[in-house]
Amino acid sequence: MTMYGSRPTMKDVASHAGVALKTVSRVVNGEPGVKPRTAERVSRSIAELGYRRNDSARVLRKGKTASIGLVLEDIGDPFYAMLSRAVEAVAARHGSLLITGSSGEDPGRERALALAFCARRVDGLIIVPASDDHTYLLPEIDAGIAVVFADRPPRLIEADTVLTDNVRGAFDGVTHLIRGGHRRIGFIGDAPHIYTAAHRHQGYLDAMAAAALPVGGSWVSMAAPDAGSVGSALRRMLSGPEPVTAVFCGNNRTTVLALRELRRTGAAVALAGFDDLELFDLLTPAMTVVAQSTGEIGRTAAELLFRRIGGYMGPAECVELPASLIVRGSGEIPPASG
Amino acid sequence: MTMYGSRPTMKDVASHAGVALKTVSRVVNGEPGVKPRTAERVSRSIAELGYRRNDSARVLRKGKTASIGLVLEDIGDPFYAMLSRAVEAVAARHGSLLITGSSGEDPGRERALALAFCARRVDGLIIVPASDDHTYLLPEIDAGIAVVFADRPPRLIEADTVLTDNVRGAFDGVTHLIRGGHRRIGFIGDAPHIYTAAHRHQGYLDAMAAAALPVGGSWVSMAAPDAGSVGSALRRMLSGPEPVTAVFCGNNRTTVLALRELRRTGAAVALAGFDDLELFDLLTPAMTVVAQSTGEIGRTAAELLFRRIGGYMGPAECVELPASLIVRGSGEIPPASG
DNA sequence: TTGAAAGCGCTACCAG
DNA sequence: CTGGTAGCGCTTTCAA
Repeated sequence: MTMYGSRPTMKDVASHAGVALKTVSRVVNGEPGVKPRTAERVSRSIAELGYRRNDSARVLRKGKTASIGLVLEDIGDPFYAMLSRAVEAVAARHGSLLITGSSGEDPGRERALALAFCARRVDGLIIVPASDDHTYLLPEIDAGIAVVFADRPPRLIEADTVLTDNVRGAFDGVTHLIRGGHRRIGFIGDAPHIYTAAHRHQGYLDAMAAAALPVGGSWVSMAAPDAGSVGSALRRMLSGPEPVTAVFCGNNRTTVLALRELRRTGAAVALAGFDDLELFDLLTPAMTVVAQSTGEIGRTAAELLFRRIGGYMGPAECVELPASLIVRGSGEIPPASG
Repeated sequence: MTMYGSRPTMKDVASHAGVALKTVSRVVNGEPGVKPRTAERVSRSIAELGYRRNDSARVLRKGKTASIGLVLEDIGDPFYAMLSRAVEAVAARHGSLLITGSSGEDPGRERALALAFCARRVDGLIIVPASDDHTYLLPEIDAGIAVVFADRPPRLIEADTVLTDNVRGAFDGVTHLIRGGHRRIGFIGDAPHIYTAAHRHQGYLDAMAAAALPVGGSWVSMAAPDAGSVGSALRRMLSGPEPVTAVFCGNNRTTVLALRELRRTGAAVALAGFDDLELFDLLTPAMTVVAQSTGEIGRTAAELLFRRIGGYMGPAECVELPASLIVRGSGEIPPASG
């Protein structure tokens, strides 16, 4: 065993095997033009010294890292975990490693992560934006780093983007509630500056307008979700002279929080939400949701990215994937008489 | 804007600003000893050229990458997503990036990922083992790469390890079912070569033995879980002359699969399982589980890792975290008369 | 089939 | 306070 902290280099292997450094390089990289006997001898030295190629040096020389970066909001959220899984699968197929970072919805952190990845010279970047200005990426894109946006579009720059049709999804969900006989329907969204939150809110408004239904003053909540904000929003829309009989939630977090609040109070309200979660189908009643193709978003984004990395130079493309209503019961509770 | 694919280097910045390369280096790295006026001029050149330090070169020179690798089973699994989140938080605090790879329970892929990370010269590695031989890591450890194991211990080598007390956890869960009056209790585990599966199985056997209860021939299933295997195992243990009245599941996946099967058949069986999931508390009945401190496992592993990276040379340490029984209802269904 | 030399972009070390 | 030089470990290029 070598001394602690040491690391054999190609040079070490070369002198151990009695060949030139370049010959070792050829063997390590499986390049042709090495006599089998020589290759054999080199391989033995490699094994004996425990040599492992230093990819840092390789990267420096070649300019390609065979790695991509993924900036998302929170790797602990099931939605993003699924997205990561899909991205990782595609990356693995391309022989690429995946570096992940969570922005926590903080624009500064998104930027710091993206630039840190660029400093490592990742071949490409998939970003779920938290920032409202992506011009900071222009020098990077100009220098040849491929960038694809997922879940939300870029701001102030153009790039390949993969989105869910959020307006249409929310429209379908809310329309479903309306068809169930509801006329007073609440919407619990997220911070209004978040693209998906804004679009789903729009889908809600469109559906209400299409059915010629008014929207009461206390029926909409657009705030970063936590137990407190969702709870009080729900209490507000369920009380007063015009209580809602159904609620549509803007994402998996608000849905779960609303669910907990409704369980606590025992209110019999129809509930549907954007995003599906693993156990939603086992609840009583099971959750009616508008489901995104989470894996498909990640897969598509990764494939667009590798197309760019592969040299594709076409104009920026935006892929919009459909969301689909899954009827399970919670959204089919009829409106209370009145 | 520079030509496509170009990238200004320190040398470019230096000549642009009319200073020596080393001065640029000082400014970029915030080193002292540069006159404010000079620094200002350099900063302007940096901004103007869109310069960004090439960390590949930096890494090559310094030997430290400020990045760690995490090899786990599947980033899409909520358990590992939570673990990642905790690891990433600690890494961020140490200014380190996180490279993640999913082994899919394949020893070859675990090894390939770990070695790929080492080739990138990550400063350290957190591994959730799929392999039963980690001697391949010896040259890496010898060369100074810190390695910590999480969720499952290393095989044939020694290293810091963070585990849950799986035997005790399963023992407590099964004992709880026994206290509820059950005498015939089934166990649905995972592939027996998986450490956690084996230990939880042991905890089950211990609990049965401690209560002097026999274990029927068809009461235990140790197989990689899918709807088919769990379904048939469950049908087997619920039929025949000695049907179980309660089932303990070995992890979140088997629990969910069993839950679905029981819903499908409508069998009234007490059910408890290892691992908690987000919506388990909202089911009817809510799931009684033995919960691990998932975030704590990740946090502890990451902290042990950075202690090693920081130069700590003490003997390998094994931290065992407790699992705690959460009583919610599904495990308190009394045994059917008979 | 093999080898020698140049240099990727940066930091460490020593001069001025 | 500033600059030059060496060299991290590898690949590229060209020569033998």
